[in-house]
Amino acid sequence: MTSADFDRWVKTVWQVVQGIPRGHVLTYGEVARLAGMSRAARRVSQAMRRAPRDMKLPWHRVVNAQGKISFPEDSTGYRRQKDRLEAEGVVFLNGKIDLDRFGYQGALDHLLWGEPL
DNA sequence: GGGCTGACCTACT
DNA sequence: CAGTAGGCCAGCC
Repeated sequence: MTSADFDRWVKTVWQVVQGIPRGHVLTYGEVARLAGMSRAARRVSQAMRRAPRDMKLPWHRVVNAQGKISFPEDSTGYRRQKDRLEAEGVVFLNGKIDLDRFGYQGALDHLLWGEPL
């Protein structure tokens, strides 16, 4: 993968993140896969750091595979991300988001199965 | 080029 | 459920 390829991939990542609906989340690994690089979870964070401010990328809708925020709990980044998610209706239980409920795919499954809360 | 660092992940104890 | 081990790979000395 050349750096030009990577730059292109970064833009794809931005598009994927832009496409996450309000009140739902994707994991870094899922974003990487949807953008076309299944093993590039760690690179997703780099891509988001590069995003221009005026782009208003909903970066807070990306969490790790455990449904947790990947910032230290005492950091301002952690609080900012959690506040924004909760403002969208995402619920934290013991610091964890239930991905079956709020994950993009999980949300679709819920609609199809009509599972109760 | 070599070594280290991550807003990570999976598999396995 | 918690913890560990190994893999991953762009960026920055």
